[in-house]
Parts: sequence; structure tokens; C-alpha cells
Amino acid sequence: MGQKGEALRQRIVVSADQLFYQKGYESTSFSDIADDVGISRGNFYYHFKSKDEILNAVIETRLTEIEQMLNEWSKQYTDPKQRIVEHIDILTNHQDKIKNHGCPVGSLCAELAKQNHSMLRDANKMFAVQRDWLTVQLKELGLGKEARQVAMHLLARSQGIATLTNAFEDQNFLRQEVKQLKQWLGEQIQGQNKNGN
Amino acid sequence: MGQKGEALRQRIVVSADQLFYQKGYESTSFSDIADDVGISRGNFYYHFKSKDEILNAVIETRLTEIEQMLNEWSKQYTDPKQRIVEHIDILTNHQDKIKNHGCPVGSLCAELAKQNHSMLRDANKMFAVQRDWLTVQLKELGLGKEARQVAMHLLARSQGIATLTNAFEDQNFLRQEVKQLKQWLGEQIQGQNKNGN
DNA sequence: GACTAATTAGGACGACTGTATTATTTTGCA
DNA sequence: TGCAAAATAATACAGTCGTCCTAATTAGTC
Repeated sequence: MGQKGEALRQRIVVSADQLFYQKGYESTSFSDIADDVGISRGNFYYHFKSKDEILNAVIETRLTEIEQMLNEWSKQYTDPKQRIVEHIDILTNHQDKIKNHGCPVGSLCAELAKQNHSMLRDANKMFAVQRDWLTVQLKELGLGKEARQVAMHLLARSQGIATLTNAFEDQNFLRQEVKQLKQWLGEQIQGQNKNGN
Repeated sequence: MGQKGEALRQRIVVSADQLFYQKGYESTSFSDIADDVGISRGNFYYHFKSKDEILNAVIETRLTEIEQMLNEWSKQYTDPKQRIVEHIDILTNHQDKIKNHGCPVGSLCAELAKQNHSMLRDANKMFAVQRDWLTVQLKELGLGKEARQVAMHLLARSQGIATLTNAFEDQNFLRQEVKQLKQWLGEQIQGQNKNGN
């Protein structure tokens, strides 16, 4: 695989990533991706020998991007609370896309679950890395064993917000809930300090 | 439309309802439904002249069922808090299905949103009736203008729980979060009483 | 029992799907 | 320049999709 092939492969993954998010995995055909990339349909089989292989590449790419994002926040902010707030603000920063297409992670997992697709176990790693990162931040804030549970709770809250924002096509609801969620986070940390630890 | 036709029509809707939930709308073909009902594929066009028409019938059926369920609770329980608890317990009572297929309402809305399907605005009524019913219960508990917002919050929490239970195929998480959600509901009502109203 | 309407089965239609093969063009190196 | 490898295009394949049409069967009514 030379440079040119690798570059095109990357372009295919980028297009597939966007289309899977916008239209869903199954509704996105080879032709859709080919048209988006600007190559012939037949050229695909040189780079990916099945649709699942593209899905796998997309999941790996997203996973890497999520990890990079989280690492960057870990570097950029010293306050764990600020890091978590940054995570919550994903919703605000992508409210337009969420309104139209939901959460890229949640909607993909939902689709794969419905199709009994074995790659669900790869897709939900995109949640797992966020859960683990949030757990670390919460422990730095003084939480103990319950940190992981609180992290899952945070993810669930975000997912619920994304789902209803998408269903009602209502960004106002998203902003309203994000405000509440940040408030809840503050109380959670305050309560923890009260308990002394 | 005679009796027999109406009966078969109903059987088609029931099968379509289940299959749309288990496999998703687009992944469910006419053949899938026909096989499930035990009729020929061609027979469909006598009862439904398009796939969207079946979807419409399914949504209407689900909507009616949801309304009946809520009305029954309004009759059966005098305490609005108990009614809301009953609503939360939907999650517990369907944890197996939710683990495998997510929330029937949330996952359908997500799919329709991804396909820019115009019937999303019909599908999200399944959320809206729940929101309105919860709003009534919360107002009976003494909440004011914020009741509607709290109702939406409750729905979002449920959706988040369903999404992650499905993605991680983990019912324990569901039970854990349901417990917390009920606790939160108690605090919410208590806090309301403190403020006097 | 005859006639009309309701209902069902069966198959044809063109379009599209993921997959696969083959031929052609482009690239990089000796 | 020449040649092997990489990359791309073009197209064929069998299957499935939603839709539609028609013929056959069943049911209800006089």
C-alpha cells in the first residue's frame, strides 16, 4: 500500500464516517460513499473488501479521535471539574448536528444492537473510554468506588439529552438540560466534600 | 372492509410493530412481516398500499397503547407520585427487551430522524403524550410552570438509561439507575414542599 | 344457488444492494 | 525507457427491495 492508496483510504473513512452519522450505517450504500469521495464504486474492493471492514475502520477512527480529545483536555485543564464540564459541553458545541442526527456514538450502537451486529462490542468501546476517563476525573475530585457509577450516570444523562433533542428537533431543550447537568455536577462534588474524603 | 380484512390488518400491524422494534423499520422488509403473519407478500397491497402506511398504523397503535396505559394508571393510582413511579418502572418491567432492542419510542425516532423521514413528527408524539401526562402528575404534586421541564427531564433520564443499557447489554446498569431516578423523584417532590406551594 | 364484493396468492417489474472479477490506467523504481 | 506493482474504472452477478398487477379464491347477500 503506497502513499496514494493510504490517502484515498483515509478519504473513504472520512466520508463513510460522516455518512454513517448522517444517514445511518445500513442506509449508507457503497454508491453513497463512492459518490461522496468521488471515485468509482468498484475501486472500493481494493481498499475495503466488505462493508463491515469500512465500519470497523470508522469505529477505530472515531475511537482514536475520542481518546485524543480526552487526552487533550487532560493536558489543557488541570481542574478535573473543568475537564468534566468540557465533556458536557460536547452537547452544546454540537447541538446542531445532535438536533439533526443524534449522538454519533449512541445512534450507531442503537443501530448495531438492532441488527444483532457483532461489532456492537467494538462500537460501545466509544462509550467505555469516555466512562473510564470520566471515572478518573471524578476520582481526582475525591470520589471513591462510586466514581465509575457516577461516570455512567453522566453518560446516560448526555445520551438522554441527545435522544430527545433529536426526536423533538429542539435545541432549547438541550441547552436547558446542559445547564441543569452542570449544576448537578457542582452539587455532586460539593456533596462529596461534605462527606469528607 | 369486512371483519376478516380488519382482523388480518390488525395482525399485520402487530407483527410489524414487533419487527420494527426488534430489527428497525428499514431493516424490516415486506417479506419479513408476511412471513411472520403467515400470508403472501402480495396480499399486503390490499391492506396497506405502502410501507409508510404500515409505519403510520404502527405509530398510531403504539400511541393508543401508551395513552391507554397512562389513563389506566391515572385511574388505578390516586397518588401522582405513585403514578410517576409506575412510569419509571416501565424500564424495570421491560429490561430484557430494552437490553436487546433499546426503547421502542426512542429507537424509532432516532431511525426516522436519520432518514429525514417526515413521520418523525408523528413518532415523537409518543414522547409528547408521556411528557404531557407526567406534567399533569407533577403539577398535582405541587410543581408550577417548571413541571413540564421536569417531565422532559424524566423522559431524558429514561432514554439515557435505555440507550446505555442497550449499548452495553447490561441490565444491572438499568436497575442501578432506576433506583437513583426514584430517589431523585422523591427529593424533587420534597424540595417542592419545602418551598411551600 | 347465483352474483357481487372482499380477500388472498402468486409472480413480474425495475431499481438497488453488497460482492466479485476483469481490464485499464497510473505510479515508482531499476 | 521499460516494467512490475499499485491503483482505479467498468461492469457483471445473484439477491432483495418496495411496488404493482392479475388471476384465483372466499365470503356475504339476494
